[in-house]
Amino acid sequence: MTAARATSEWSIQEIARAAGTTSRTLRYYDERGLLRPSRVGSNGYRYYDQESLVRLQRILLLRDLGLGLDAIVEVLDGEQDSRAALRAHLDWLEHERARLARQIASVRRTLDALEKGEPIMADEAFDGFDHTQYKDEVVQRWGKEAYESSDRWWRSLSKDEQREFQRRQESIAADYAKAYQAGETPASKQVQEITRRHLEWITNAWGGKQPSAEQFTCIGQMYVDDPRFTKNYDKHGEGTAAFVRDAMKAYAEANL
Amino acid sequence: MTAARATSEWSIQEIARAAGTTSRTLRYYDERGLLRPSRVGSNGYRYYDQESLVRLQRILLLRDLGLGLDAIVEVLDGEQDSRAALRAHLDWLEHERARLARQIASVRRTLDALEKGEPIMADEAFDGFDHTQYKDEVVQRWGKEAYESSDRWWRSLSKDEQREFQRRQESIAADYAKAYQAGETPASKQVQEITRRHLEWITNAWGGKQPSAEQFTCIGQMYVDDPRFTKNYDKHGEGTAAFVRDAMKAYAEANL
DNA sequence: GGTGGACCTTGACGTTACGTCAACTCCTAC
DNA sequence: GTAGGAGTTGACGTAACGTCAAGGTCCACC
Repeated sequence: MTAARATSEWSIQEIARAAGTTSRTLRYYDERGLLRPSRVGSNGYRYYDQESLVRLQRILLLRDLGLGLDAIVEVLDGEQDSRAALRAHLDWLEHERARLARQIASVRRTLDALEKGEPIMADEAFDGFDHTQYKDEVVQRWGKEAYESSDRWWRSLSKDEQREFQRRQESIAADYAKAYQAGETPASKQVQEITRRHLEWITNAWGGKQPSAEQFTCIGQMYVDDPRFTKNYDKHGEGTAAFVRDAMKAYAEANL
Repeated sequence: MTAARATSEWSIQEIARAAGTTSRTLRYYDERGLLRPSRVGSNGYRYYDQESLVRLQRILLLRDLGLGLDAIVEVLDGEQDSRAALRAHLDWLEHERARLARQIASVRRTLDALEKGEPIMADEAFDGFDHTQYKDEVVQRWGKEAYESSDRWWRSLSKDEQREFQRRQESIAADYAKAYQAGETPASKQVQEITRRHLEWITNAWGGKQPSAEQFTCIGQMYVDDPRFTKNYDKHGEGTAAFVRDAMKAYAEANL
């Protein structure tokens, strides 16, 4: 009978094992002020009690939920607002899940392409006008001759011209983003002017044939639906792709 | 006319913008040997050409797929095995997705508990015998009196006894894991001996009442179905929970 | 031909949440 | 007394860059 330990306290290893973590982690939490030992012996040994264990388990729970240590401190210490913190975290988790789903789809596509013997091409290459990558979709959506005409036209360009073309696209995307962030509406005059340039650019890319209203709208929708295009616009700020889609729809209804 | 730049090359900033990344990243890739500039001026400036751009875009694609830089090198340089690498990566992604889904469910439960005014408790507290956390499920699955009897029994223990009880569970779980990793089958004599101890332990936890064959099997299934329990076993190695379930099923069929 | 500003270089430190030594002390058992 | 199993602090390493800092280069304009 070790009566001296009647108040039930544990060494660092014991509590670590009990909670399923390591002693190093506990020392780190001590250093960060997340979890202090309930008692420190004259020899420097750390001892933990029941209350420590509970706090530790709550810490590990929150950590497993993906929170950073700073966030855990906030939740545990300012517990009145833990619901808000958790809700924010839930949002983040769902964003992550959506991102993962896109990644999985993308890896699958890449694998399919590889098994068909096609080379790996970057998603953002030439804003989706890399025809080896998008051939299937383009053919399916707009027909074989649309693809081939666009392809012939593209190949006819010099590298410099291709680059110039790409730069124009970049410039248009950046202008859309700027307008979006300035709070303009998709149907505003300034934005519709950008969209006019955009249409001009697509018409060029189609070898001079202007898309119909329906086709133009459809391309806009694709910017939102297809993550490879979405990324191209949303890299300037989330929501840009949707903004572009709306602008294109408005333009098509008014002018095409 | 600057004829010297007819072969179309870009400065570090230009190519960074074109590919949607930063110059720091390009310097880092150079340092890591991932992407060397096509030319380095006498002043030390890095210049990149079309080929660089393509390689960079493939790098960024793979990076967005979540691969580490070392893995990217492997894929790009030993391209014959890229399919295997991607398939392995796909597996990992789907594991991640499953983990995320569990996290989301867990955060939702935590939020629900908070809104009902219950405290946050760690999932792994006492291997699921924390009754404030598991009350709902226990009551629903085995009835109110089973819960209350177990609860009374648990509260009657001293802290030391509770701790001892928890340690026994840890020991059983560790033994299962060891047997599993040694390649033993769930129905083997050694494993069934562990299961006998496990049953003894559960019987204790139930205040002395031995579970029926059906209840015992059901508990085993729960270890797999409920992530809070799964984690408790799988922290010793993935698949341990399923192994335990099989062992319990075998034991129930043979002895209960 | 000077000047200002944008762009380039290398170098070094910061980031997260610990893992992994290294060197040393402490406790317990035989 | 000694072996070995804990405990301690301290320091460095991790992945993939971001972010200064200090200094050289380029280009357009006056």
